[in-house]
Amino acid sequence: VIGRHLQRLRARDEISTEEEHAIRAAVDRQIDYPAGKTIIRAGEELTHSTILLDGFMARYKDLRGGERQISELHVPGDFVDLHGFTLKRLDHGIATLTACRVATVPHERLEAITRDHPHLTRVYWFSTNLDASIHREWELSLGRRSAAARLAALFLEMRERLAVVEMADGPDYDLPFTQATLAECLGLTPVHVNRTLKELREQGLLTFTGHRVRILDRPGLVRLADFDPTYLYLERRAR
Amino acid sequence: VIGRHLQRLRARDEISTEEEHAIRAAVDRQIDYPAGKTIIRAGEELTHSTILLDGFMARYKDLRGGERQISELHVPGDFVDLHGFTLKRLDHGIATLTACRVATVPHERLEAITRDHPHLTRVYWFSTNLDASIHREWELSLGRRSAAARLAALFLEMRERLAVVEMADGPDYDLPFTQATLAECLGLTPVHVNRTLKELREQGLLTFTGHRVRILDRPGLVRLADFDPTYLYLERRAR
DNA sequence: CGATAGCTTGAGTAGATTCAAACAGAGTGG
DNA sequence: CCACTCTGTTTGAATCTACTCAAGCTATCG
Repeated sequence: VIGRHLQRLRARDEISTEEEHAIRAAVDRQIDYPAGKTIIRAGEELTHSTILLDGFMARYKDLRGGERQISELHVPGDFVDLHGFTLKRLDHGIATLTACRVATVPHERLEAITRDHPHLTRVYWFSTNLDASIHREWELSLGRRSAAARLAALFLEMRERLAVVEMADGPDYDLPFTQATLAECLGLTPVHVNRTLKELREQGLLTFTGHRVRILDRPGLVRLADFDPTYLYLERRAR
Repeated sequence: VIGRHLQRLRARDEISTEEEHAIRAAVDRQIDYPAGKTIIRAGEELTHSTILLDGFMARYKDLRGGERQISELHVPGDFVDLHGFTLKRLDHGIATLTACRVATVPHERLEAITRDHPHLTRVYWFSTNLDASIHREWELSLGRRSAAARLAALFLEMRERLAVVEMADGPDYDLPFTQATLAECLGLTPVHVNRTLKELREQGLLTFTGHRVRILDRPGLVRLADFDPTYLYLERRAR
C-alpha cells in the first residue's frame, strides 16, 4: 500500500530494507475520504500523521472574507501532515480535492523512529524541508509571476511530482481539479484562470480539458515560467 | 553569543542545560558580513549551517527578468539555513539586509546531534517547520491580501518575532529596511509600497520612518490583515 | 427533463504598475 | 564648507493586469 510513498522517498535518498520495514511497521490503519472534505482543521490537536495513498489533497488557509489560498498540493505518496509531528497543531487546514485513500501513522511511532533511526529521521526531516521549498517556489509565483507564468509553473511542477510516482504518461497527466481550485492555488479568480488557460491553449503551449493536462510545448512553458525544477530536489543523494 | 538563539528555542520548547551544552559545542566560529551581501548562493554545496546572531537577513529567489521575491526574513536568533543540513544545496539565495554577525555550525556536528539528542533533533526539525509555516502565511498574503493588508501582516509578524528576542519596545521596533526591500517581500513595487505606507499613516494605523516601525493601532491592523499569530507557534509546549 | 456544477464570454472597474521627475538626507572630495 | 553624488523617498499621469458582476453555455446526474 505504501509503494508510492517509498518511490517518493527513494527518488531522493536511499532507503534500506530495514528502514522500509520500520516505515511499514509505523503505519496504523487505512481510511477513505470523499472528495471535498476537510480532514484536518486548522488548530486541531494531532496524534498521528497521514500518508496520501491515492487521490489529491490540498493545504489551505482562509481569510475572514472567505478568500482561500491553497499553500500546497499533495499527490499520492506524499506525507501530507508530517510537519504535524513536530508542530502538534497545524496552522492550516487539509482537504481532499478528490476521493482519497490515506494511511495513518501514530506520532509515538514517529517518535520511536527519531530514537532508533537517525538516517530515516533525516529523510523525513528532508521531506518537510522539501515542502518548504515548494512553498518558496509558490511565493515566487504568487509574488512575481504573471497569471500565465503561474499556471505554467504549476502544471510543470505537477508533472514532475506525478512522474516520480509514475502517474504521468510522458508529457501528459490527469489532474482532476476545477479551474476554481487552480485559482485558489495561484491567487487568481476562477474567471481569470479561465481566460489565461485559453491564452495558453491558443499559443499552443498546453491544454487542460476534462481534468487532463496535455503539455504541448514544454520548452515554451519553461521559458514562460522561468521554471527551474531544482527546487524539487529530484536528484538521488548519496547516503 | 548564542543567547538569542536559545531565547528563540525556549519560546517554543524546553531546552535542558545538557542540550544547551550540545548546542554551544556545535557552534564553530563567528563571521561578520557587511550589508547587502549574498552569503549563500542558490545551488551551492553546503557543509555548515548559520545562526544569525545580529542583524537582518533574507532568503530570496530571482526570476530571469531580475524580479526578486523574498521568501522569508530572518531576525537575530534564527537558524537561517538549518534546512540546508538535510537539503545539502539550497533552492534560494541568502543575503544580509544589514551588517550581520553569524555563527556557523558544521553539518557533521548537527548529524551528531541527530544521533545523540532525539529531543533536540525534534526541536530543530520543529524550527524548520516553523519556517515553512511562515512561508504559508506569506503565500496567503501574496495570494489573497491587499497591499495594505500585506504590509500590516508583515509589520505585525516582525513585531512578534522581534519581541521573542527582546528587540521590540512595546509596540515599536527598529526595522532597518528600505521600502524596496518591503516591496520584495510583499510582491509589490517600491512605488506602491510607498503609497500604501502613506495610506496606513493617514489612517493612523502605523508609521514607518527612519527604519523604525511605530504601531499606533494594533487592533486596527489586526482587523485589516486578519492577522492570527498562531502560525508563529509562540506557546511553549510541554516536553 | 430540470437542477446543478463548472466553464465561457462580455463589459466596466479597481488595484497595482510603469515611467518620469522632483525631493531629502548622508557621505565625499575639492 | 560647499558642490556633488548616491541612495532612498515621494508624487503625478497614463497604462495594464486582473477583478467584479453578469449572463449564457455545457455536461452530468438523479
